[in-house]
Amino acid sequence: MARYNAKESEKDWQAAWDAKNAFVTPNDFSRRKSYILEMFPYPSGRIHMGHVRNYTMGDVLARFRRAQGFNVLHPMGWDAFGLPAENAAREKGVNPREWTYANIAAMRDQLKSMGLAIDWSREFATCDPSYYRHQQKLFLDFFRAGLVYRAEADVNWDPVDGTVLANEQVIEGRGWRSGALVERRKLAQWFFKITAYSDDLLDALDHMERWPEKVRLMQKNWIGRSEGMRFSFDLSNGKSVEVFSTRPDTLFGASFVALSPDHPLAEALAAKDAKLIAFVAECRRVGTAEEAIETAEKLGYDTGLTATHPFDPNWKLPVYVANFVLMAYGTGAIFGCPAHDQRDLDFARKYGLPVLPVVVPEGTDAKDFAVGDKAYVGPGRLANSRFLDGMDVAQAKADVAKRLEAAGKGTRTVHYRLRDWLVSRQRYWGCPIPMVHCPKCGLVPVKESDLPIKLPDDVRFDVPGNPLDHHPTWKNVPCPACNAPAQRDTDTLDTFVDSSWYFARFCDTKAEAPVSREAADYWLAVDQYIGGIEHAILHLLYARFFTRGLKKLGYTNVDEPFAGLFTQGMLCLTTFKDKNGQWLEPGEVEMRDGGFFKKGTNEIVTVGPSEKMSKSKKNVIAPETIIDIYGADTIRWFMLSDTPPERDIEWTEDGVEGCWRFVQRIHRLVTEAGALPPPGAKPNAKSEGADLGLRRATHRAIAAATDDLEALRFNRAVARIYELANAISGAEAGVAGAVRREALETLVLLVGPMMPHLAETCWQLLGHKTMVVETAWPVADPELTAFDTVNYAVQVNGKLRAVKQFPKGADKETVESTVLALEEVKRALDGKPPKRVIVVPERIVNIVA
RNA sequence: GCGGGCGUGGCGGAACUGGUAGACGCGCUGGAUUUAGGUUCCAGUGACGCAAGUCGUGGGGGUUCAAGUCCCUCCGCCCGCACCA
Repeated sequence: MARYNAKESEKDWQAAWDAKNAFVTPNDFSRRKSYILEMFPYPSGRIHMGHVRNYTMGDVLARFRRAQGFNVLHPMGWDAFGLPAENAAREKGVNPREWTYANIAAMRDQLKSMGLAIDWSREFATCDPSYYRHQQKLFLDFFRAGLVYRAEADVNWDPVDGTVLANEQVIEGRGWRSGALVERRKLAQWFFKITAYSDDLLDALDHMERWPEKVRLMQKNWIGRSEGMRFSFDLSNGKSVEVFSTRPDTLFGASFVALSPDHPLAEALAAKDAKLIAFVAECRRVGTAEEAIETAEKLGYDTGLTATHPFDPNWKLPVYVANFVLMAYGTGAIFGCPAHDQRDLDFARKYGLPVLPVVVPEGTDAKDFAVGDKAYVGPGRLANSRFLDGMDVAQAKADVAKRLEAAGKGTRTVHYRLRDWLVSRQRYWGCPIPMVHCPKCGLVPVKESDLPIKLPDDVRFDVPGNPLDHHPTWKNVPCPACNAPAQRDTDTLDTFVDSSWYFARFCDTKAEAPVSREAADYWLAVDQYIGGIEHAILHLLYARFFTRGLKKLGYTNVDEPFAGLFTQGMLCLTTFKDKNGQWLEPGEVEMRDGGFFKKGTNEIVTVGPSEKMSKSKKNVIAPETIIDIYGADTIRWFMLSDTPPERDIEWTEDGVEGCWRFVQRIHRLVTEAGALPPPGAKPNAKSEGADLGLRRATHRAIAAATDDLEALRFNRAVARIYELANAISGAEAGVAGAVRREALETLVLLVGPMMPHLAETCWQLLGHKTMVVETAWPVADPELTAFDTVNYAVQVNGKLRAVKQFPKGADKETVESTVLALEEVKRALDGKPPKRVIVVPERIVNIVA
């Protein structure tokens, strides 16, 4: 029999599915639904292995749910705005639009070659005016609802990408894309009011059981809620300064007040103090070299001012400007309590300030408690604190709060680390912001009837800066309110806005409104979302915010966009370097005589560690070359096998070969099955012997593989399928044809979501006229998955001595006496009587000697 | 520094609420088929030992009839955040 020709077969089945519109999802709102979504790709031009892994996992789930009878939504689109298109325009002179759509066309073909069960009729790109038109409408809706505002603020400026960035997009002080050190600038920009939902975004995390704990924690830390107090110190110059503290209980341990170098008061003082100007400049210089922060010494400048203790008019504290106080957090000013805060302690030791413990551990006398070079941050009782003495930390906090509030000096507040989402980008290839700046009327929203505000085509990239701003005419428009000459906002929206609601648009891509309420009510939330961990905060937090905004505006009825989230691991591959330390592609390296050489030469190659596939390290394998050689099913199977889906997976040639052999093996099992009864033949309900054995193996495989797929344990489902294949090849020749047919059909159907083309071919070879994609998922017969005999492990003193089979439900006495009579047990007991015999039903017997 | 995760054969990894450690795959060894290579098939494959058996889930200690799994402690690796008051 001929081998399975994956290449031909796969193309044929893809055409056959298309011809039947097999994956076009009807908006039939009466059926039970399942919305499976993978993070949509940026159209860079080629798919990479990460895409293959991501989309394979989603596809398996989509096909599995479909077979189970769900109405499945499994769409695909393109996150198509962004800088690479603009950079390509600058570098190669191409038009960003043409470049993007050409990339989309190429990638669509590549995705289709994977045989994905996607409803392509719902495809869209975020750069389609028919998409961003709705986004502009939503922007205006959000604006009217108070969720969008414009403000001047210190912003993160990426000098390489030439635009501002949101806080989430600054990683270790550098732009997330460019890697350039971010500068601070004061600019008027647009913000989404994500902080309006700080508490809600935080609290909901506790109920999102189907999200990875890790992602929830990262978001929790990012939102960074802390409860404390704001209160004021009166200063010797007649002014006052407000501080924020989570530890007002330690107020009697205070030994200084410190201001951020960026604090307005510090700036005011600096105006009259040359040394302070120099100090502030020094702080800012260190501040930009982010690596230095970790080791940065605590530095302070004594302003000469004093602050009066809120509870003692005679107690004066020195006021410093200190480099470790951040303007961006709290009020930009603190009181320092060295005994109970490490930073304050470091600072106090350096400048010789008092260190007075005011919280001592339970059971310790305050006289015996001293703080060395480690601040005490644990629980305890208040001491050296006048009216607070003897209270625990919580009581003291409450008491201080009550007194400060009563005195009108402070208030309890909750502070968040999360700040509003800055969405203005000084770039061309993004969604234009539908706002007009009128000299008379100020900020005026564009009329909805004028949407979409389209990007102009005739833009120049040969001059630096924002092409929309440079455009000779585009920005000049009459004011929508007064008709006087005015100017459009020339910024575009952060591309993360585009991806913050695309899942809602997929519910009905033809809807006149941005989101069809009826379709959204049916399809949302996404049942299973799959993508990379790199979006743990950025995209996933923005989408959660946006969904709340959509709900507020009445577009949807859900708070959370993604009921289940799965973050897949990355792909890794060995790295190679030549003698000059330059990275080499795997194709440039050959192995011979047990060593690695540059192909065709005797130059020895250095083998590096396996690392995440990346272009810069040249350790990438192009999916299309693998699909070309082995077919899509092989690469799909590889992505699912062995490694749990959340972990990083090592790409190996041997692994792929093994998968390819299994493809052939399944095909062979079917073609060489011999004479089988026709489709529909049922095995004898009272099978026994070898027939029963194979039937049990079949039904156990169904039960186990189904459970594993439900839990996204693809690697285990794969193992179950191998076991079934082994059981089929190992079955005796005499096994009844109907039993063999049942086993083979089951194998094909279980394989179906994972290797869909192979499954269709085999299904046809088994005599079916229908397709696997229209066949229901097999159901395990509980009678056949249960065991009628049980193997007891027999231990003596916890050591395995024998395994003995008993009928299911054998009574303890029988088990015990039979086991004690076993030769192995007698030998191990060596004539001594057992002290105790533990029988765990259906599992184990342990004899204690 | 803080928070989280992980540590099991040569490798990727199984092991449900403590109950036969190593399923399944890769690799490797031997044999059969083949002109040969590949494919395919059969057998084997944690370590030591001829065997009986002993030892084995990062190290040490503990709980238990029984520990990869629970507790304490130490070590190592990975990820996230990072002067957050």
